[in-house]
Amino acid sequence: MYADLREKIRALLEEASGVNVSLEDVTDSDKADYASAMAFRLAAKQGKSPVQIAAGIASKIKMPAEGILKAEAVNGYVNFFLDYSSIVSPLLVDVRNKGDSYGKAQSKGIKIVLEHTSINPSGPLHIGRLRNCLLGDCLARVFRFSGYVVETHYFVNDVGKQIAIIAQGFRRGIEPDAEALRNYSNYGRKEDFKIFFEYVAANKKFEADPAFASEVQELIQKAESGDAAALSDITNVAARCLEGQKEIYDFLSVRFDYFDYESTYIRNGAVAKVLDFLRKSGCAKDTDKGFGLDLKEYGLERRDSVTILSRTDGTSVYLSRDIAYHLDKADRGDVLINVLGEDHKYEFQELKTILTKIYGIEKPMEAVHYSFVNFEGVELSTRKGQTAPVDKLLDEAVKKAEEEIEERGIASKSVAGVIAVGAVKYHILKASPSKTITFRWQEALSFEGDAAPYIQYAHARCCSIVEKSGVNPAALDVRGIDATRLASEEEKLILFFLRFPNVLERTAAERRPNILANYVYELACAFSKFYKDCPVLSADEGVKNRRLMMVDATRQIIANGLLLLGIESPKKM
RNA sequence: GGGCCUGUAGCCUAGCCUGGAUAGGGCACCGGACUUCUAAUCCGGAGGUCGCGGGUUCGAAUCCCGCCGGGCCCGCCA
Repeated sequence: MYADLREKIRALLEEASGVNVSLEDVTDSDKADYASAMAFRLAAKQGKSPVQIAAGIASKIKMPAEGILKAEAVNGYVNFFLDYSSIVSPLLVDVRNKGDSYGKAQSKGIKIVLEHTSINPSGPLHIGRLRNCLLGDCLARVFRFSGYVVETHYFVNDVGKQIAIIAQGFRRGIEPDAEALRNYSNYGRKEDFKIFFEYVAANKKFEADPAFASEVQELIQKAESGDAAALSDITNVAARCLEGQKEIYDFLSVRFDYFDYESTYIRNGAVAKVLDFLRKSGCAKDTDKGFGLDLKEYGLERRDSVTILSRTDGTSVYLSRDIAYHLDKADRGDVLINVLGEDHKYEFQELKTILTKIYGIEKPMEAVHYSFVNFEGVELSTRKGQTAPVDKLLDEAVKKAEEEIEERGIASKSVAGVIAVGAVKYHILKASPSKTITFRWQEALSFEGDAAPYIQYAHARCCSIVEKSGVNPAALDVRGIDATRLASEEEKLILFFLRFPNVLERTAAERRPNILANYVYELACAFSKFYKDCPVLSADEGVKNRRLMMVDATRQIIANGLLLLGIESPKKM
């Protein structure tokens, strides 16, 4: 079989060398299809040169083996060359049969509770937090494909101080901020923007007017002590804002299985229970800063205070509600994963410590952290009514996509959204999560080179070739394909097909969508070169059939890969 | 003061976990390829002290230590 070729090579190396060989010793190579540098490691131990050792190993490998044509020693490496003629047919048939499921792993019987996005309901989704949303959505897709059961959760902070400030602003009839209103007049109909305009105004008042500030504090106190009207004034602000935000999630095709509300944990007494438990357990105590706990013994030390759970007026802070929330989530699955900005690393450590050390929860809890998104040259300030709404980014992207489509006259304008969303998503996801992104409009809206439209374009070309052939690849008899003498561009494509499952494994294991993004781009590059050098429709029947199936496999794998990134693949563009 | 992340051509970036064969790409720049499956493409050129210094190693972008630059955190915000 063609599957597990690396494992086969590993076994061959082990047999020939008589020492243990790990899968990591078998790597991709630009000098061969696969290669091993194991001889270098043995050299010191055996007191011989790597060149000698590699030659010795290569000579003992019985060739050809199933799927492998030859092994040869070069400069201390053992290089392997695949027997493409034996691999091509079964591989292409497998990709064809599995279709949308090519690369999908078997069920692992593990349920992941994945929380992501969870932005404050105080304004439109910001481009910086879009990174959270896209990472979370992609990971959910990849985890599901990797055999996990995944439940996505979104925690709505509908009782926080910021929301209370907005609510009190409405109560007092404060006018929305004029500058914010002017900046985003196009979006004035959206509830999340309306809330943002009010937030800017109310926040200024909050900072400048102590009387207003104490009204906000009172409102929170009332809400938490069971005043239903006060609580619903606050949660209504959040609910309205969320409605506006949901339009963007829909446009991005980001779905959440559950929206969970902080107010739920106030109303059902779960937060009070948390505070009560931590008080009785003796871990937490009252200080002049508020009621909190000292996590020094776990290596978590605040600068000059303890970790606060509730304010001196008795109202809860976010952490207490988050503890209640995570206790709830822990009952729902086997592994808890949160996508969080790097600015939340410390708080997550505190949360995790409380849950695992004090509550004794044994389920794995982890955070996928990502770095900030900077904006070139732009001063963003809530005070000045400025933000960086994803709405605007997507509108610009759609506009540009429509212009490109019109110029080409091939696709209908209805695919502009797919191209625009793809470009934006890919631009964010291709960066390694730990790296800071500097956002530049020009780059985010680039449709050339290392960008989603390039990949989508390769996919559209695949579709076009298949369509023009008049052949249904699904009905093509593989006995009619010529599996001999593949062009080097074809061999490269085959290698990419083989690697896809392994790429998904790594993406899931490392929680890094950029690994997958990179692969799909490289596959599209390999296809573009194939497209240039390997005619399909004008080739002899046997070669034509083979290439047709390769084109169809490329189409399928690009589509699968892009979909896992949350990006659709248009048939024409 | 303490902790975490990061530094690869003018700009952006892969590779770093698990050390190996001339450090892959993209943008921009210069030159070339559309009567031939979509030129959102392809080919060629130019562009690099892999932040700096030490160490480990037969071999370091990759591992270790130190330094320098950038970001983030240590809040009765979330």
